[in-house]
Amino acid sequence: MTSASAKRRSPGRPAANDGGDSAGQRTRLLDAALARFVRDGMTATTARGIAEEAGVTPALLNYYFGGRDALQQAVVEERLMPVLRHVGAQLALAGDDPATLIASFTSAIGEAVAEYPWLPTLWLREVLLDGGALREVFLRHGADMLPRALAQRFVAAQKSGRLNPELDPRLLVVSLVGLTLFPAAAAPIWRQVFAADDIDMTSLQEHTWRLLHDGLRLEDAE
Amino acid sequence: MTSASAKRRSPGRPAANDGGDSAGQRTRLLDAALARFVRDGMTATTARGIAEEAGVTPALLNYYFGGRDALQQAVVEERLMPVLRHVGAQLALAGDDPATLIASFTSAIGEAVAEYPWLPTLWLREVLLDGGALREVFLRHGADMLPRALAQRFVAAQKSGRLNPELDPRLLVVSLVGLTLFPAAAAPIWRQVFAADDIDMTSLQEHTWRLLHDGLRLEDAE
DNA sequence: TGTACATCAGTGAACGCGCGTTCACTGATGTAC
DNA sequence: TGTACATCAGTGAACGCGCGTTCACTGATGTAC
Repeated sequence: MTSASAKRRSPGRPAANDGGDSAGQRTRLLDAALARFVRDGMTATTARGIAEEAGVTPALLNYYFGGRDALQQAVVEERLMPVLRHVGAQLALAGDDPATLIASFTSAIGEAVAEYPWLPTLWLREVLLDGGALREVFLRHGADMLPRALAQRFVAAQKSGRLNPELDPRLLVVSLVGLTLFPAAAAPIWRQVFAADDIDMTSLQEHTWRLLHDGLRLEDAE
Repeated sequence: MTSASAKRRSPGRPAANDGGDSAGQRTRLLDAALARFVRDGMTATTARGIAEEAGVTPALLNYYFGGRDALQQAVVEERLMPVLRHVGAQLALAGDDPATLIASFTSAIGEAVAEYPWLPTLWLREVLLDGGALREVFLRHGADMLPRALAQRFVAAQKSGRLNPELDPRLLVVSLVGLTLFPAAAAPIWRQVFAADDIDMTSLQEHTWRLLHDGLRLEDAE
């Protein structure tokens, strides 16, 4: 009976002093939904599962949000979008120098992942992968702020000779995402495959920076 | 009535000359399941949806495979694993030279993706992402053949001075996947974001090779 | 070459189950007098 | 300071629906004589 989820609520309106969950059931439901979305994918997550995760009746989900779809929308608006806007704002602050810009991007992603560990998985599954539930949302409210803004500044950097002109600036954005968000999302499996408990996110960032900066340094470079 | 899926089968055993689908309903079900798995994810795909995709009664799925789970297993065994084994074999054939090895890897992935466009999406969603349905299968039957084999040869290449010794060989495998499979899986969205119909998979491969080989070539390189 | 029959390749209707949602209700809380 | 009552924060049982699976069946095919 010590567990918070094990206590069965008595019928009727709960007493005001109900164990300090004054943060509200709405917040609890949002967090529970996010957790399940990350674990099982948005399409595969059931309303009853979210309610169970939150330790709450499925009816409460409809009481606060009106339905499963509306809850999903609220998670996007109140959990995902703020993080995107924050990363976009950090990027906008970075200078025009490509070295600073790329460092800003990787560290902004790194900080976001450290604070919101659910970000890379949700991002890959629901935005980037075919059939993702958030693709439309991103195309409307994130594409200008992040990938297109980055690519444009790479173009400028190439014009002023500060960035390898042989690289496609658009594909460079894709490469950067593949070297930052993707490894973060896949961390559990590569840690397991390589028994790599010694590698933390900082050494991952350093590795990535060295690879980007120096390349592979193959012996027989032409 | 020209569409193959629109014709309604008459009851009883079908005539032998039934429109050239002698390839068999089993194969048709495997293909339909794979298509839905890629589109919606394995967990979110219903048996009835697979049957609909195949233009067949849901009961047939149980007739041939015994159940939805067994069909899923058959898709993995008869569709996914052969591709993995093929890529693994190509990699085993490549020499020890890291330039050749990495070129073999990227071209093996490129060819596999060209022949089996469903590969990157299925791979990312079901193997690499947290909660993927195929993670266990891969850890048992693919991890030695592919990522661990690659990492070991990078270690050897670094010992003989043919590869940048500052790169973590295990993370280099992760980086390579992030630069090949990930961009392939995300192709639909970055094509749309950048209106990049001009970029085909060949130019993607060239971009990636240049990035790996030369790095970013920033002006203020130390 | 006929014919009887076992087998084979499915179908269609029905099953129990978990899903998302609704609705009448409960009992604590806030407010008016 | 009491008291009556509206409101608020939920609950529990029930709804129709789509799910995966089962099972009796159908009619073409293959085989034995």
